[in-house]
Amino acid sequence: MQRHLITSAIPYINGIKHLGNLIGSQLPADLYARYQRARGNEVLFLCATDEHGTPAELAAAKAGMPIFEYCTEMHAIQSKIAKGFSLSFDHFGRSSSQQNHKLTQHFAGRLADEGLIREVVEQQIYSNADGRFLPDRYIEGTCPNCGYDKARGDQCENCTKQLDPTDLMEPRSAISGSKDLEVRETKHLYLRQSHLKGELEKWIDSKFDWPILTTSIAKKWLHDGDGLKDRGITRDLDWGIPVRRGDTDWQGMEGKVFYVWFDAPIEYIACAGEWAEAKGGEDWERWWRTDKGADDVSYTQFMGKDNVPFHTLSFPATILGSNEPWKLVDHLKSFNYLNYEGGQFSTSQGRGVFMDQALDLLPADYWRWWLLSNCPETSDTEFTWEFFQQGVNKDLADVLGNFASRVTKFCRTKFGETIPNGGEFGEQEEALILNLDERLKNYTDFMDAKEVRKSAQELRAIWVAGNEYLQTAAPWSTIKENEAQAAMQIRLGLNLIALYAVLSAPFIPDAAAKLLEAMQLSETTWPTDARLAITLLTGGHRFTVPDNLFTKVTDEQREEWKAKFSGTRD
RNA sequence: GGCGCGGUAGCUCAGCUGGUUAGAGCGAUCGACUCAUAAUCGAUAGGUCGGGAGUUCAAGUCUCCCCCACGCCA
Repeated sequence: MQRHLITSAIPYINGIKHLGNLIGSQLPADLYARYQRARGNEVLFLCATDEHGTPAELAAAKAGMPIFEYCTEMHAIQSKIAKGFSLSFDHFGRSSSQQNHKLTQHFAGRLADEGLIREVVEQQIYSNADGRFLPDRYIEGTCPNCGYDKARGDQCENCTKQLDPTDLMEPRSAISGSKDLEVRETKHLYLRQSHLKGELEKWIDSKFDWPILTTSIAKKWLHDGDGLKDRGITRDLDWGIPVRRGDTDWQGMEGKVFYVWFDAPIEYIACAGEWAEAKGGEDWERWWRTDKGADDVSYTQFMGKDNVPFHTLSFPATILGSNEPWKLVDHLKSFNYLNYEGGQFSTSQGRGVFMDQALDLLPADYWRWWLLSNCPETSDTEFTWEFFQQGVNKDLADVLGNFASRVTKFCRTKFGETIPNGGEFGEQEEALILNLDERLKNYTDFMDAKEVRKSAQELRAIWVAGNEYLQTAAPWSTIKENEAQAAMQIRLGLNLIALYAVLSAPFIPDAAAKLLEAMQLSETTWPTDARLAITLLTGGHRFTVPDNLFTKVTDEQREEWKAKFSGTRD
């Protein structure tokens, strides 16, 4: 039995994510986790909320809530929505957990012991009115280049010029609007990633089976300019993991916290600890420590392309630098962006469809199928309501749903709700078996390779094969002259429904469960032999006719939704 | 401006280490069937594989230049 550790990029806490975020990591990760479980492998599938940093603080302030309370509430909301999409996390953790505090401080201590931390004194803008240091992007002022009066300290959105906060004319705090700002000296810790460049490069070069997107982004950062830059891993904030060197205080770093991008990936590990605590009695180190049983674990990370640098360089630098036997990622699957009706999805601008809204419109399986079968695997792809309607109606309602419907209803009418006996396989059935055997192999190969779109294509082809068979076998004709043959044909059709339920479960788990229930099957195994799979249910087995599996998206709905989501979310 | 990823049938995309008449799904057209959610199945559709040059017996598939879209960074 194989062991698979699977993590999805952890979503930021300050709000509900949109469909682009969903397909960029959580959904494909769930597909893979469900598939590996179905194959009988041992799986630990982890995700969490990324809770630290200034945006969370500001969102909490806007909501008028204490930060921890705010995060707790948002975590509960995201958790509920994840369940709504049938995301099968073994644990949905929080980067603010005690486990992550401890581990993050541990890693920082180890890195310091290895001589990979240096202290840097730098100049930062301090706002007296806000009583805090301000990150560059939270300083606003007039752009010295174009005169735009809402330029940010890192960049002017109007003329796109890159700025330094001190370049701004009449700078003010973006939080309070106060102009009572001053430049102060402050000390920070830098991770000397540059020392690990060779080791990182060697490691990345050994990953010939990663997507081009992944390695090209990693290499770009490795060789950009003077090469991999050292990175500040601390911030002057209240909300975060206090800077400590393992179990001890860090001289001169009092009141500072680790940078969110330092502690967030460590949460992948900490989350396993949270899982063990929640489960009770589980040993999480056998998933993460190669000296404690994780040697045979295959670790796959899923993420959008914007996260690739942190997962190929920053986080591995933390792990390699610690000089401890932590598991490094084996497979890193990255995704491009999903666009929305000709533009981008945008959390900050509220553009597109958000996860909670999507579930208000249709059950999760519709979204899962369309998003996965059209996922931005090799390039950006586009969500439009027309594409969506066309895709789910054709694939789910017409090809799969209608198949289940025509087979079960025909049988009920002619033979009753019991699988009929009689008849033997002939040429058509043998041809179908050959076809299915080949497609089964393709499907599992694609799933193993995490080829999402191709897997979906192959699965759909398997659904089509059923309709194709039925059309040529035509039990509605054969029954007029040879009832036994018709019985055999429809028995085969009913078996196909059961087969489809098992194969489709990773993509559309809820519909698959309904099909299994209708076929009155409680236990399933992954099919590897088509002949066995389509002779599983024998004469005399009871079944029920399921309600229509998928109702179609009507033109009226499409137009209504298109109009409803044309603006922005408040 | 630098870098990255792409530019293949109306649309969305497959085409690995170069090799028979360039493929799939959707849409469209025509036909078949009537069990089924007016669903299904079959056939057809002729796209100078962004443009140009080169390497080769042979190039969407390699090299160079250019154009276009998108993204990242400065």
